[in-house]
Amino acid sequence: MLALTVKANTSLELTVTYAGNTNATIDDVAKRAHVSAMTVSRYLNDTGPVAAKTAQRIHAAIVDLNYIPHQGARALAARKTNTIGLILPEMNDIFFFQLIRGVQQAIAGQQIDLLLYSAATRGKPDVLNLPLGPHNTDGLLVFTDGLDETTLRRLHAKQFPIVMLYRTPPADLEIPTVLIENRQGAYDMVTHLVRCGHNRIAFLAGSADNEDAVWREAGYREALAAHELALISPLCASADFDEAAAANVVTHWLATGQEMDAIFAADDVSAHGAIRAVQAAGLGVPDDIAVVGFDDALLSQYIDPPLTTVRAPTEEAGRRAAAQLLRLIEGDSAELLTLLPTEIIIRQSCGWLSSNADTSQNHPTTKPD
Amino acid sequence: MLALTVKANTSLELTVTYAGNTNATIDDVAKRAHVSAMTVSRYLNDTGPVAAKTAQRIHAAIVDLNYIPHQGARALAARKTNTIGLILPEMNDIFFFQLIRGVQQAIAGQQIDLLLYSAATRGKPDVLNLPLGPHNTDGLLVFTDGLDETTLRRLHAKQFPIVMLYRTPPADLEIPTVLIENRQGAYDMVTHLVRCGHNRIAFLAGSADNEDAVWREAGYREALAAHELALISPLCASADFDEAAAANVVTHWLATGQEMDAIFAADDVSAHGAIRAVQAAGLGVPDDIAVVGFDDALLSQYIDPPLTTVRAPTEEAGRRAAAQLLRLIEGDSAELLTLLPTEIIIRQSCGWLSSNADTSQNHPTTKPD
DNA sequence: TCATATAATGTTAGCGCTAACTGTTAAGGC
DNA sequence: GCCTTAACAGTTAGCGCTAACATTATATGA
Repeated sequence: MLALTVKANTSLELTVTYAGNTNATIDDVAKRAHVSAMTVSRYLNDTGPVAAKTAQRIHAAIVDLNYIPHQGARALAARKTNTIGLILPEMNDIFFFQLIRGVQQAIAGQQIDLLLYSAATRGKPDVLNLPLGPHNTDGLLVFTDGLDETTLRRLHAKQFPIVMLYRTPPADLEIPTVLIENRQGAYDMVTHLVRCGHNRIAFLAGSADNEDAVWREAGYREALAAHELALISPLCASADFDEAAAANVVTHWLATGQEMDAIFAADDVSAHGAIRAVQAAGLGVPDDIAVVGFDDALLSQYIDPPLTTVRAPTEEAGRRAAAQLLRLIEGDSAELLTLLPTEIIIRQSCGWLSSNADTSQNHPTTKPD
Repeated sequence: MLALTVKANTSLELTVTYAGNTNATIDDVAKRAHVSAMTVSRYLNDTGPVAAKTAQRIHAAIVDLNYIPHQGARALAARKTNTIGLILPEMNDIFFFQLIRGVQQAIAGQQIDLLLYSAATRGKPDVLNLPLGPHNTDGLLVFTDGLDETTLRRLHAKQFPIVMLYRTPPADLEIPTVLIENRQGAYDMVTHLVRCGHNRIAFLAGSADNEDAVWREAGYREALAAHELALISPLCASADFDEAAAANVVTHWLATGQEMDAIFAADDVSAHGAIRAVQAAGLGVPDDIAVVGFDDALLSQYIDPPLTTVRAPTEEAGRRAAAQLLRLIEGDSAELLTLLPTEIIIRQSCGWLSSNADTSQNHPTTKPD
């Protein structure tokens, strides 16, 4: 079991090797407890009555033998893996932790494992390269575009339990989905900017193929209309959720003499770019131009000035999605759509305090309307 | 498959329910390709010769049937799960992503799944409540204190492959371990502070029961000795890796007239607290007192002033640990100790630029020494 | 041409567990 | 006492796959 290897050209190196290992089976436990394997199974899964005395003997045998049921065998016999899968397109932000933590909360104490797959490091899954599916999970949580539509359709056709997160499923597929209020959040943010006294509000949109981006722009447009503000076409440009692109757009606006008193960026990253561009032009945020974002990224409270933004309940999204999936797996009904509210986080980049503190009006601090 | 439910007291709600699903088995594939199941198995696992024509037919059958091998059955028959487990004590920092990403890189393209368990949300695992182990994985990556010593010993006694991360195993257990150069990193940082011109260097230690903390303090003490600086006892206090505690200690130092020109915090969080305390006392960082940390946390480059700190190669740690584990699983030998070098990240809080830029000396920018 | 190697496939058994069924025993009602 | 009912335990079969061995086709060399 322990092998010492001396390499001639280096100093002494310690290495280990293991031989194959063996584990106690349910039959071992059964023999030691003087019952049949089936009774042990009943004891373990609570699928039938077991006399107190028998249960004690079984328990003792399990402890003595360090017995842990083999999941593969269980999955095979019971046709259930007790595992759910989470497919993420990537993993590079605190955001995903909140999501994962939510999922773990939902499965806590239920003897369910979480298999994690992130497309970023292993390539996009497709029909014949499916890392997670009916073969190793009871159901799947699919975040945004972690899974292509073909695979999604195929799994759905097999009636495999799936819950989607932050992505609307194809219109003809009845897949339960958890979404956040992108449209309403954007609408609320514009309303807040208006209340701050801004009325020439520019918009840095995200990529057109991004679902979040589309809804956020829709909310922006609706809010402008609702507040009877004209949409100034040149002031609504795409920044692709990119910091440099956002900075470029804003710099161009300023150079061409576009007038604006606020910039609403469709995400915090482009808001960051916008702030830098405004400051680089010698203007102040929020005094000359207010800048707000969307997402409440980890860094947004630390940048200068601290960013006013829209926050989504990520952890709860994970929790709710997992809960729906568990219902689906149990054969219960799940809600087709769970829409979670967003919340405006007011910091300093919107100019709320500087322009309104002196009016002494009684405004809520975090969620005005 | 789709059930519409109308709840009397609310509006129309859409819900879905799924019935059980069925999947193609290896026998279905075998029949369709007019071969035996064994040949399909050979084709899939490359465990024996299969004629080109036969392979084609099998491939076609697999595609036609959307066949994916059942992992449970595989695990049962082959006595191998093709899954590794990662046990984390918690998941609340970008740090863990780097780790996970490293692990995923190591298993990429090898048909190995990653089972994730975080103790924080599901309670510490113990002997009879083992979420990950021989029953569902081929081996385990244990980060710091994700697993208690008893369980560790039990698994090790079964010769179950384990690799530990950031934690030294009990002295009598030959468990391969991946550690970072805490001691050397701290030593290097003190050396850097000395080069910056500081010689009264305070230390904010971590908790005594934390392995990282112990080594970092050891490195600090060694470096002081090496540079013939006296250890000023009152200036070496525990801040427990806590921001508020660190701020308190520093405030107390300043209030009691302790003289120092630099503070070395054993992690970035307490460094942050130290900076705030120094600034709150009306002093400047680094001009009056330099402050440096350890870890290179995500936020450290954004705080004011940007923090000089020690960075560990987290992603590589994950990669190396997983690689060692795979070797162990294959029955190959694994290195008992992998020690990864740390790197000093010089930003502004150490006073390097302000005190040395004018000397025009040719210093490396990130890694002195 | 036939032995002999090797490529290609098939057969059998069993991995460890649980579903579905079949007993067996004890308790309670009349 | 007998029958019913439930509590409790055992038996049988098979989940889907692969290890180990057995067998057959094909190629190679003397």
